[in-house]
Amino acid sequence: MTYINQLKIYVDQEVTLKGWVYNNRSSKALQFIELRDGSGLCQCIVARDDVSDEVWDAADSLKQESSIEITGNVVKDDRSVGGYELHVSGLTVIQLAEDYPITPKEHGVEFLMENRHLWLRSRRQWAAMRVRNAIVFSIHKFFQEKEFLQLDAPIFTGNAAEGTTTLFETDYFDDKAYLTQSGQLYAEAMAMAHGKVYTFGPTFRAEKSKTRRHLTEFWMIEPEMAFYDLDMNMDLAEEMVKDIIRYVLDHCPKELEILERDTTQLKQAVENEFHRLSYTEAVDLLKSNETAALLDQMTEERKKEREQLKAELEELKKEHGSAKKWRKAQIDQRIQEIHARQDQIEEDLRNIPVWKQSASGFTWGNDFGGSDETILTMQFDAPLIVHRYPAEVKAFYMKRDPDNDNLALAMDVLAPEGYGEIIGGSQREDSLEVLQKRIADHDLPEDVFSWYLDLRRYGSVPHSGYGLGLERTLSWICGLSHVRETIPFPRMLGRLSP
RNA sequence: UCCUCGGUAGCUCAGAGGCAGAGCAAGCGGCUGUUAACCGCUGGGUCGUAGGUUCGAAUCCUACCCGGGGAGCCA
Repeated sequence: MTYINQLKIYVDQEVTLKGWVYNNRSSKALQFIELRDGSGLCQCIVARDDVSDEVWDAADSLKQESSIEITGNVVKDDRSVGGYELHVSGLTVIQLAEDYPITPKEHGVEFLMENRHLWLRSRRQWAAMRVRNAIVFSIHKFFQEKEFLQLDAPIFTGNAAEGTTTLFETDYFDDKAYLTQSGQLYAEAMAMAHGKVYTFGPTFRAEKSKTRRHLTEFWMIEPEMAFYDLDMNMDLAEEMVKDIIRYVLDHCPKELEILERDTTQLKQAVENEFHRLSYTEAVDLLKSNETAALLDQMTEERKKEREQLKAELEELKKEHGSAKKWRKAQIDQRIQEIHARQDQIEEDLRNIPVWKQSASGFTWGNDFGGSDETILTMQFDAPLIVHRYPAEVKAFYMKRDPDNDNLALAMDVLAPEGYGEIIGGSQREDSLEVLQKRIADHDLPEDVFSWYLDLRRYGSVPHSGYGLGLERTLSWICGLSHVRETIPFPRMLGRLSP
């Protein structure tokens, strides 16, 4: 048995492939079967004159996604999908598929999500999952080569006390348990045992967020390092993100091509320094005239595009009446694209004034909204690191800036192109007394944190860490418009199956 | 929870008070080294649900259900 991505070493040899019919086209003397086997796509040609009646009839009976075993000669041919094709001599049907719901045409999101278990077989989804795998591997590689230990934090936790986020509650032998929202506190304990550790696991947030950036169940990577201060933390985060991107660019060029990802921004992210702004500098930038001008310019561009689309639409409608059938189909598709883009433009035009007001009227001390992050990152060609946030908006365990007690030694890494926050981290408070006071100030139950406070009682050291959102990172790297396409079976508001 | 857009054939959509439509998919036939192939024919409908306005409702009104996008919150 041979895999499609190995075909290049079998040119002019006979091989047997096992896989599924991705698409097929038939004619009187020739049949074209596009086969997928998980490793790639290969066009198989069945010629009437070359095969027995049994093989011809078997090929003729095939439907989309039928499983088959197929034998033939490997021929290099640039006309074919993967550059190689199979001239078939034998074919066995393993199972003849029923009518496959996902046709090679376009489908809506709802339908595709209902059929996620099948949608995963489609080319773009296949490519995205392969990039996911590459990212996961590159992260392990990065940390393992730096002698971090990968250790897991528990998924059940006994308290919902850490912060403001809503957690999933579950029954734990008549006790309440919550699904973890972060492994960080446990990672700190493990870092005190091993120096440098990282967790890699699922986290759960019961927030009722319905946006392209949110899942209720997502995967987070949380390194935690003893003796690291905030700057070392930011350096590590930048090095890691660059390493991930470099790995994907090196190992997944085909996948990125299938995803039609423009890699310019990714290459820039690897080559350039990540911009670092303090929160205060970021606020100044948000309120600046340059930002206001940028948004005005954006409004003008959208309006101009709206006019252009309107004109194009009228032209198309005129042409439609006398167009030939194939051209009509083309026009219909373009009209749908225009409608979708028009909706987006209208939404942007509604939003930009709100964004502008949010930016220009931003008050020091608030946390950034989604639009503020987008506006900030729009002005740079590499990821942006914002550090030293107002302590008020950040978690109790973050260390205060020794130079300004109102600031927390926190940092966020914001991806460009509107993909938002992919990393959030901080230097942790290492003083027992300060931490006890914070817990009291936040009205948190101290007994729940007694084990955590022990870490400050027995050899407390400066330490830092951060959390990387796997799906958001993947979403950015692949240029996907929604995180639901970055995980095999997304869990989000109103979506628990398949 | 709020704002906003939507729900019409298996799928993607058009129809916006007056006969329920197209493309794809499915079935049959033809044709071609085809690339989401193409051409012809055939079958396919509780217009999200309930109520209302009207001579007449997919179309207008009300409520509800479901979905998309966004706010808040966050990775």
